[in-house]
Amino acid sequence: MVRKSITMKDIAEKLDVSIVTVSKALSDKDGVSEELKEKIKALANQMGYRYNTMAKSMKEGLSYNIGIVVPDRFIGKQQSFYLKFQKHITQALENYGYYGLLQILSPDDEHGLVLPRFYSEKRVDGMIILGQVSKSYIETLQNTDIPVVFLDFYDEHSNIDSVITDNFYAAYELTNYVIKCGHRNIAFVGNIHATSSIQDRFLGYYKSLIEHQLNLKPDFISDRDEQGLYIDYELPDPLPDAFVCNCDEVAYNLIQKLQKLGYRVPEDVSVVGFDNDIHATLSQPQLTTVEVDMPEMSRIAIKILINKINKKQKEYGRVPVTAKLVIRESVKIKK
Amino acid sequence: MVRKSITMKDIAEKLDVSIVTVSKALSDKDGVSEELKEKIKALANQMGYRYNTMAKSMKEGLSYNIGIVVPDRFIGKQQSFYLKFQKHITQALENYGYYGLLQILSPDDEHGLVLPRFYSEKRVDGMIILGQVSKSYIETLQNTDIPVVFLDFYDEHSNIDSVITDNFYAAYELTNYVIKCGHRNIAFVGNIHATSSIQDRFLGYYKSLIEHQLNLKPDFISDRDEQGLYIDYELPDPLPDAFVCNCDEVAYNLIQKLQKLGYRVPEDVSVVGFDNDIHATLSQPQLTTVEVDMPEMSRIAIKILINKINKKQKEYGRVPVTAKLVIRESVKIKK
DNA sequence: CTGAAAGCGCTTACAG
DNA sequence: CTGAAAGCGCTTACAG
Repeated sequence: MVRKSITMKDIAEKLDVSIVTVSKALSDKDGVSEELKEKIKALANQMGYRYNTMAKSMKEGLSYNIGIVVPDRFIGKQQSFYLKFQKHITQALENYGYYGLLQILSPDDEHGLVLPRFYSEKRVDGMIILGQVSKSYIETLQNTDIPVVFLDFYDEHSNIDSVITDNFYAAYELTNYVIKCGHRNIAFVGNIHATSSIQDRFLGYYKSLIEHQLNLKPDFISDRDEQGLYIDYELPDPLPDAFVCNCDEVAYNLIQKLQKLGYRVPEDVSVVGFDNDIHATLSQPQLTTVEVDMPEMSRIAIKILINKINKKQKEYGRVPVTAKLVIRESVKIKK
Repeated sequence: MVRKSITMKDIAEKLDVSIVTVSKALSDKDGVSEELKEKIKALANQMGYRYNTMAKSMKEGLSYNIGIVVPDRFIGKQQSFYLKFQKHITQALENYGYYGLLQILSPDDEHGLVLPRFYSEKRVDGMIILGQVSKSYIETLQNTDIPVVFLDFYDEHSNIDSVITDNFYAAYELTNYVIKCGHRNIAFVGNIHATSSIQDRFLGYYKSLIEHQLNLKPDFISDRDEQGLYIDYELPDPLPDAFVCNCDEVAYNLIQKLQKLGYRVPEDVSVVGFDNDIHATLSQPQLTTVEVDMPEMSRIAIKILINKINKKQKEYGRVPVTAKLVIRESVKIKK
């Protein structure tokens, strides 16, 4: 029993018309009478005909696939921020009749500048790169003959198209909210030399302070070393009214630390996070935080990529997307 | 500037040989002299030739893609067990030169028995279904003309090939461990009428009790209603030595509850979970639990699917995979 | 409105 | 060892 699926040819023979006519009818093109068109469609349906996309692809030289590259190191044991992104990318792709192929980029391949297999096999029309990759890998990607869009990552020194969260503005809004609640003495937790996201978040926080004429020294509490490894830190004395943390995990840990010392959150001190990940809801109280707009970022990245594939436009540069403030219970509302 | 990529024809012309010869050389087939073969390969490399998989696919009638179907409802806001599974599936696929296409199955499509788009477009040679789908959707899938393997889901009443975690045996081993630590009075937390996983876990726990002649009544503490929604429950009085929970989240919540009542875990009472998800490491103390062996399950499921695609064997039935005991600090070691 | 011809990039027999 | 011919399932001009 060979799996011989039915083709346009089978339909054509049964109806004694040409394959061309069947093709036209099935793809709703002009040049077939309404009557015949209906008859062909009905028969196709009845025979369980399935369109063979590969034939079309070969004709057009388009695979109708895009590649999604995510470095292995970003897929943690527990959290999987980027896998969730991939879900939204997949859904954004639906509207274009495209599919996404996932490739987990190993450290070896990244270091050895090995391009994804789906590229070498001509399986994709373009690529989305999720998260930070090395400078030389960026270059290797840019030198391929298909379009590339970077998602959630931006490199100042490369001329790449990328869709990123507007960390600066989000931290600004978040801090504005904290100030609106009546807090004045507000600290930032995060090492601004670790990543450019943290840096931008710090600057957004600082902008808010400046605008409200809270002339604090623009200082930060370092929660990790420059490799990103968490380190222990001392709480400022006296304690500020509120802490703006660079991510929810740090906020979660800070709250535990504060509670062990006998402080109540938010009654004695307020804390906000960033990301709206699982730590935000597991924490008690639950965190006021900021959420990356994955669906929107995915939609924009895909739109840009498809446009590039279709030669609509060549350069897009850095596209920031606004994140959403999520208000919960970790900030005390004074007065 | 048209994206005109180079083909075997280009190579053939440059070297003044036939396309057939180039094809043979590039795929390391017999019938070309070593010398010519090397020359062709070198030129292909130099010209940046990329093999066009679509042409091969069309010839063979195989897409070298498989479809991964995961119901939308299983992709939670925070946890994404099945997305992580998909990562391992993708990696297992590497060895076969295959790719995975992800389709999030909407409730509407499941209810309306709409098959995934990649099936209608003949883009996949087989499908992996992740997690439970409705009885009638199973049937619809089984009636397609491509092989299907179910992963992490089994239906007693359908004749399906599926790869599942051996919940029964895992819970048995976990309970054995608790008993080995010196505990005698052990309770089970979980509604055995909610899912068949919970039921199997309960039975594994019960088998361990029986074998150790701990003639407790085989009772359970119901943590959720039969729709799976968590409900509040009363702790048994007197408190048992240990609780075997049906999942880490329930264990996490139980520990918080116990600690609020002034009990210390594990000094006063021991608690074990199941899944080794984020709750296991966030909990204090961290949970002794059981971890689903995703890489192994993925490898087996893919192997079965590829075999079915290649007509090696038709039926595999229910394939249980052993889970791994993860020992941490939530069980007190008596004596 | 209908269809014969050519082609997308390869591979598989088969012949020399 | 080398290659001409046919075919995978479709679509795109083009001709009638």
